[in-house]
Amino acid sequence: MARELITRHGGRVTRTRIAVIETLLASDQPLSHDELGSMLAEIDIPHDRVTLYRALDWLVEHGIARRIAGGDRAWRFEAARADGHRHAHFHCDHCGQVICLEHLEPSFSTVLPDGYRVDRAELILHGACASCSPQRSANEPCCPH
Amino acid sequence: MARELITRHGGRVTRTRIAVIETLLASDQPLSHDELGSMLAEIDIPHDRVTLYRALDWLVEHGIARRIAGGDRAWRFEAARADGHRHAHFHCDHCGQVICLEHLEPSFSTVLPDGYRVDRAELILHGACASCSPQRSANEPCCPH
DNA sequence: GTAGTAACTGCAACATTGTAGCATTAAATG
DNA sequence: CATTTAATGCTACAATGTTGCAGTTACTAC
Repeated sequence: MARELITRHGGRVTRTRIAVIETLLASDQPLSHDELGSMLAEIDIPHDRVTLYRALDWLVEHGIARRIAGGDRAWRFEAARADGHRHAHFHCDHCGQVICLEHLEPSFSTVLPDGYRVDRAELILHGACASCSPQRSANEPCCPH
Repeated sequence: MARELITRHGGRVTRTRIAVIETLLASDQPLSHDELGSMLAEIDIPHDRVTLYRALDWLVEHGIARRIAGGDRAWRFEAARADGHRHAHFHCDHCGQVICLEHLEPSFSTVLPDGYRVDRAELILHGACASCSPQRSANEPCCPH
């Protein structure tokens, strides 16, 4: 499965790429570089920080993964769905967790200035997740952090 | 005008804050920290990098300015409109320019999991601006950079 | 299976964006 | 003008990501 995805795009099948793809596919939420790194370490996939960045770059470049800009300034990655389905995301401003909103497809109807071209739309809802919601409204993280 | 905005929120009127507010109000597009810094330097407002960050933080905290996550990982800032109007933004993936789409209000109707609270929605269209559009699709910046 | 080659890795060094701590300056107040 | 404390300007540091390059390894051809 993962091997297939890689060879189909003319890439070499390497330990890191396989593990990254499988981890992304298994996750139900977008993962940051850092989270991915820890998860790879847990399943004993030795890897360098830079290698991981490059593996992710390659996956995004070939449409296997997608890059999402969270509210903080770290990219998050999710496996691209085969059907090209896109969806919006929810970012908890307290703990930084990002979840997918499967049923909310970013749509828009607008007039851009002449000559502009839109490639994709990114819709991010900001707020507080269930574990953070009861607490204060901002600036005071309540989750594990 | 700027002085008023500041005192109304119990802040001290300082060179940097006034200049930042006036620059944001005069700009028709969100500005990054870096762009703001250069603009202040041009009109001979001496300031420290950190001071600028803190001035911007203060403005956002008091609802005078708004923070927007561009596609790259630098914040951009725009003057908050008095009527509370919000709008979507367009981010050029080539040159990084961000423009406001006044007529596109980020709206959504969705069901979030129980306990989640939405504070605001951020809608960012990604693509290529007029000066970059004729060129290649990605990764090859064509603008001044 | 072995050899050759280019893609990938791993390391070190660096770039960008943003924060924290703290001594100093200056805006507001009486 | 004197006092108070918010705001500034350092310096140092943190987080996230990138570049260059030597060494390794996955694939291809034999």
